[in-house]
Amino acid sequence: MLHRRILAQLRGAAFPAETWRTLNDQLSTLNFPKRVQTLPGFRDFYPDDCARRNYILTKWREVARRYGFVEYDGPVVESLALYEKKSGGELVGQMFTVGATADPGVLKGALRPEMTPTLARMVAARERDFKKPMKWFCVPNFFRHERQGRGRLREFYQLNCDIIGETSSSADAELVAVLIDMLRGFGLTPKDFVVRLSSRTAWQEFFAGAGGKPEDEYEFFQIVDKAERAPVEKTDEQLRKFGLTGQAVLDFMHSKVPTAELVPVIEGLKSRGLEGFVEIDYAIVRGLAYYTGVVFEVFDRSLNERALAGGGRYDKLLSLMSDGKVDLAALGFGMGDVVLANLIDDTPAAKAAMEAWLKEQRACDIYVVIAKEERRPEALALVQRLRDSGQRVDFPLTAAKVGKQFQTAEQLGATRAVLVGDEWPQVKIKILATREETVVPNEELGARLSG
RNA sequence: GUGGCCAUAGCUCAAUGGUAGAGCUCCAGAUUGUGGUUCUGGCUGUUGCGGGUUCGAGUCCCGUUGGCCACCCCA
Repeated sequence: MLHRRILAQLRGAAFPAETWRTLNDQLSTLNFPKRVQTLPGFRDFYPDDCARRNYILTKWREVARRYGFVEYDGPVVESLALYEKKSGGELVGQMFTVGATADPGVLKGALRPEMTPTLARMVAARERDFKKPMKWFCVPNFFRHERQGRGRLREFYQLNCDIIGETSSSADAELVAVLIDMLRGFGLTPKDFVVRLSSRTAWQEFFAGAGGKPEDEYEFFQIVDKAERAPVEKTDEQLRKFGLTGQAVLDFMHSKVPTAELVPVIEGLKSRGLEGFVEIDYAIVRGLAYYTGVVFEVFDRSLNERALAGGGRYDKLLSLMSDGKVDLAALGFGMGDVVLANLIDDTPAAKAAMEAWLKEQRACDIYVVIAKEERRPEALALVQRLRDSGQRVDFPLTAAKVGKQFQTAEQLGATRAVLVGDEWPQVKIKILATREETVVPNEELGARLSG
């Protein structure tokens, strides 16, 4: 800033070019604060942004607790090996690695790109301490070195809800129910989003029924995952070696008949009155290898956004990741803050609900106006008393005109002002919305304002 | 990773190749104890960065960084 100002002032002066260059060089060697922006895909949270973020995180926690989920968390930096164990290959290239500058040759850490490995480790270590089923959630920030775009950043928050140690499909229904209520909590309706329910088991049976071998399953799933967008001929080509046609896959994909595995899940949602939020859609396969049963993704109805959330059952993963130490059935989902925030912004009712919540978060309830500067000590004592009683209170740090002080009170969102001045030991309480004033002894203030 | 569009004051945006502007915000006033309106005044720019063409570049050309959109990917 200073650099800019100096240059701007000097700009008009008629220096010879030589002098100008010297000056510029000297200025640039001084350590003026340069304008440094956030790295691509990272965000600053100014108070308004932070309030919006907290709205989402607070709601997530609120609804999760309503469903009996308990919050856990782990370290932001984990051993790189922990993540290599699960996925390996390309995903490792999309991680932010971390190492001490004093020991630059050894890069062993990574900023967490997901929660499942941490969760698996924690569960494996102390599984016996927790009654099953475990219903755990967390709201971590994740880091992924991908190209950013709408709905995707390099640091984001993601709600993770998992149920561990329950094989019954009632757990699947419970998980989908909390997912639905999570979005309902933001004022979103069946008009705004849909949970597309599918089943890995169904595709496994489809594949096996056509004579496919279990070891080819993953490749088959990858083809199915792309089949909806790819031309039928290409899918035909890819499926030929399995003796399947693209059309057969598409036919099954678009059949809306729930399999035996999905029927009880739908029933569980019906009993809760939530069936209007789900659709059977076998186009959902999920790219990951580890899903084993029910899988689902959530989309906005307008299809403007990428998926809001996704998850499913992964009964074998914990065993895999703990080298067989724990063998617990599990299921879970993740929901990111970026896409959700976009959808809230684009949905008037949801946006209004957020605005109402934000208004409650105002910085100040009561503004103490110091009308006579000589009364500042008394005003400070009063401010302290009100703050001790739990009120959000602010006041002018330096002398200011009364009109100015009321304007500030207004801008801070205060609902009431307390004027300290000539009337002392009485003070005036003013309801800012109605401009109604009452004079009360200052000792009675606490009682008068607590309502 | 590929292709297209874009980058000017804190914000939103102007400026036929010829002296960089407006609105909003912010700050200060309108005779000294009452707020949203109004009026007046003030601050604010290495036109993202680096090179090139030109007498002269915010404007044209090349590079680079960043952003948006569509593919790719998406734990």
